[in-house]
Amino acid sequence: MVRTPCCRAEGLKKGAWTQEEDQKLIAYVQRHGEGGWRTLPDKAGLKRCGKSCRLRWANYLRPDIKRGEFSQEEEDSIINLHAIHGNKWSAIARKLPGRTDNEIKNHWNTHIKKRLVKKGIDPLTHKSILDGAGKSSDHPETPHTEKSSVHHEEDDQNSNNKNSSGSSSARFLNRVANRFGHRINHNVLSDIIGRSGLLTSHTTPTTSVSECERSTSSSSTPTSSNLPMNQSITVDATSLSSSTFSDSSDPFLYDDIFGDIEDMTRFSSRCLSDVVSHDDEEFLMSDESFFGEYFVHEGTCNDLSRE
DNA sequence: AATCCATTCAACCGCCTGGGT
DNA sequence: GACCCAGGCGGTTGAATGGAT
Repeated sequence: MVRTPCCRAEGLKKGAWTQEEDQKLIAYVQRHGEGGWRTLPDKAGLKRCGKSCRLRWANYLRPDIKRGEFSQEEEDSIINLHAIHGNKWSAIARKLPGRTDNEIKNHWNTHIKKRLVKKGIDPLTHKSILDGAGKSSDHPETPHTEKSSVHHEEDDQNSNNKNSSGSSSARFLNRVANRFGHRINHNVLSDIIGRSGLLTSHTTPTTSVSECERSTSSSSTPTSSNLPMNQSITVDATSLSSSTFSDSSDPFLYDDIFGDIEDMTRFSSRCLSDVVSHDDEEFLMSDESFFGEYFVHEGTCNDLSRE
């Protein structure tokens, strides 16, 4: 297929936007709303590519954009979210109101990444660089492992980001449990979390899969018989202070998480890569239903574990 | 003051995806 | 299913800026 150019190349201005151009764009969008970017430049009297207009609006002119320094909380969130999403800047941006994907991406590349490296954490894997060489072979092509950096950082005087990636990973896995717990073969989930380094010895409050089921599921009403308390998965819950399972105010809660099949795919390939065959992964990627089915069948765990 | 170098970030580019036909 | 289009996305670029020499 021949790709049509996004805009006519001739006569279009490039480079920095002038105030006048900004005014025109703002005025137009305020009057007509967002959208129709391809025709917008002509209508708004701008000699710019529609794409350029959209970007200018989305990254700079939108009224809800928060400018200025990133707060510590925002940085922590970015690190956490990066551990989950990887370089999916738009996904990360959706969780940070007022921040654009471009801004977050730039901030990551110019600040956070360097800071992590300084701390001895691989910004790609969120693992300690020191022992990363040996362990990274576990998942060579899965950069965003669930392995927490927490444990490697504990002696770090700069432990501001303690729990960051690990906690988000825990949160993420807890969400899995939350959503699928009643269908999940518990042993498999325990195994995954264990492998991911998320089983912790923290004495901080912990939350179990069965707990989460009790607290969040209303319609499916799984019972503790599905996941006996004595088998409950202990997940680092220090990160869950603001978002326990029952906390429906958690902006990260599963409404969006598992609306995003991509996350599931990433999750499956990352966490299950060592217990799931390639075919299984393909299977996992096709849709949500299989995901449950994959776990549900009792005894599946033994079949899948190839160790 | 002049030059060099590193850093930052707005903007661009090319590709991908989803929806409509 | 094939095609087309609009919008979205992530990676990259390059101008602007600031610090070091």
